[in-house]
Amino acid sequence: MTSRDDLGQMPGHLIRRLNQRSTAVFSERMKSAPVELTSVQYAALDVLAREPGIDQARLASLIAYDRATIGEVVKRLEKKGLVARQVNEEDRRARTLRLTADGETALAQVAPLVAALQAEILGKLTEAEQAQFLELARKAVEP
Amino acid sequence: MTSRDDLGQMPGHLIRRLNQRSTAVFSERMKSAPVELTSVQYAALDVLAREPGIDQARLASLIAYDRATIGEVVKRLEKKGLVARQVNEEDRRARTLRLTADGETALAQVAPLVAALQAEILGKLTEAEQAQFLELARKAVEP
DNA sequence: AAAATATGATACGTACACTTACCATATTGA
DNA sequence: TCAATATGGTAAGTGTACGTATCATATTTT
Repeated sequence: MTSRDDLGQMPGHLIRRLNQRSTAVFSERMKSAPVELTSVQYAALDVLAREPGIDQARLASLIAYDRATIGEVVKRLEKKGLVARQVNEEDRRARTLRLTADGETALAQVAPLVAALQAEILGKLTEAEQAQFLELARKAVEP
Repeated sequence: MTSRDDLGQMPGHLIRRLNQRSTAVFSERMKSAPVELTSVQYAALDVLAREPGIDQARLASLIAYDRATIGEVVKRLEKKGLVARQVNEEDRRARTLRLTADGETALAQVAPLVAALQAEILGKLTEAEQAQFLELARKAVEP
C-alpha cells in the first residue's frame, strides 16, 4: 500500500505547532510582566484602547473570535478590574466595554513586552524570512 | 505618544488566525466523514498506526503535545472504541496503546479526506506560495 | 538494599474555542 | 402594528491545551 503523508509535513500540523510555540513564548515572557495576561486578553485590551465603547460582538469580530469565547474573556478581564462593562442604553441587548484606569496601565506596561516577544516567535527564521512568512500568513488568512 | 503596533500585523495574532482557519476547515470537511475526528484525534491515530504499542508519553512527544492533554484525547478515542489501552507488563507505570480494528478502519476512511483538506487550509495562496510557506513554517518550528 | 531521583499516568485547576440553544431586545415588513 | 426575523449576550456541552501536584513504579545512587 502507499504510505500516508507524513503528519509533520501537513499544513494543519505545522500551523498547530507554530501556534503552540507562539503561545508558549507569550506566556513565558509574560511571567516577568507586572500584570499577567493571556494573548487573547491582551488582544482584547488592545482593541478596547483603540475603540472604547464597542460591545462584545464587535470586539469579537475585530479580533476574529467567537461571541461565546469573548464573553468568557471579558468576564475574566472584568474580574481582574481591567475592563468595565455596562448596559448600552441605546440598545439594551448590548454591553458597552471600556478599559478601566488599571486596564490602561496594564496595557501600557505590557504592550512593549508583547511587541518585543513577537520576533522571538519566529526566532528560527532570518529577518528576511520572517517578513516573507508574515506576508504569506497575511494573505492566507484573508477573508 | 507613539501608536502601538497593529495587532493584525503581529506574528502571534496571524498565527492564531491561521490555526483558527485550519481547525475550521478540518472540522467542516470532517462533517461528511464516516467517523468524525478532531485534528488531534486524527494525529494520534496516525501515529499509532505507524508505531503500535507505544505509550502515552511517547505518543505525546511524537505529536508535540502535553502529557495531560494526550491522556484526555486517548480517553476519548478509547471511549469511541478506536484505541485500546493496556498496562505494559514490562513497565507497569505505562499503558500500551494500539488501534482497534475500528480504529484501523476509521483511519483508512479519514486519511484521504485529511490529506485532501490540507491544501484548502492554505487555499488563499498559490501553489508556489504554499510550498514556500511550508518551508518557512517547518524551519520556524524546528527544535 | 535503602534512599534519592526519574518517569508514566492521572487529577485538578485555568483558559481558551466553538456549537447549539435560548432569552431579551431591535428591526423589518406584510 | 404586530408578526417574523435578526442580533447581543449567556448557558451548557465538548474538546483541547497546559501547569502543578500526586501517586505508582522504575532506575540510579550511595
